[in-house]
Amino acid sequence: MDFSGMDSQTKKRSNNGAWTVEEDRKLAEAIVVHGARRWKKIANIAGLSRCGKSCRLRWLNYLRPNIKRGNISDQEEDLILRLHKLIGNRWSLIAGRLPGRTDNEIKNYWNSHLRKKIKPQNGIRNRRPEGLQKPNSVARTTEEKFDAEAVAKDVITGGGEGQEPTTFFNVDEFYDLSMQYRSDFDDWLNVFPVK
DNA sequence: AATTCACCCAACCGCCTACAC
DNA sequence: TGTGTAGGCGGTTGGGTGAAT
Repeated sequence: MDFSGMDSQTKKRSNNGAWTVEEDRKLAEAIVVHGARRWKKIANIAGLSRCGKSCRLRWLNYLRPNIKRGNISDQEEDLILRLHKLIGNRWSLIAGRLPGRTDNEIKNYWNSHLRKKIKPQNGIRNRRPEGLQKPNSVARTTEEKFDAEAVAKDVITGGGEGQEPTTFFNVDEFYDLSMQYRSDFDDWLNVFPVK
């Protein structure tokens, strides 16, 4: 088997498939004691034959408290659509504005429900300027902010070269996750009106 | 009843950056 | 300062399930 293209953790891991109730219990207990960090250590402590990445994903997408289960509401769907129009496939950012929802859930919902509803508009969605790296949520770079700003301008102006945006979009405010509007989607959305 | 198809979603994969040493 | 590892992200895969034929 050729593992040359895999990262270090993937090489060591076997594919374990679905998590069992017992694995979930062990993981949750380890996290309660040691916290939701140092995932490799957590995996070892819990006695799981899973890599740290897999433990993290399981915790964030399934075991974590306050996860909202059930159907996406119309309000949530509207928010997803608006945010996606603004920033594209930035699922973790979008999830950050949907309390209780995970990036994976939103991504799946988009791919299975919303993508078919949306017609591509001039190919401007999801694009990333040449040479710009894939985003990382930990450290949002200046370039990344400008990227989001460019996309937002496209959305607002229709993508025309040299056009001034008709609606002001403050990227710094957008990335401010202080959650001051988190409890009220409409209030928060009104901060970033989209034409 | 058996088979095929489509959809959903949990889990995996690979890339990237941050960070520890 | 350089290198290896850990963590985070978006993209993709594949198993389960229900509908259609």
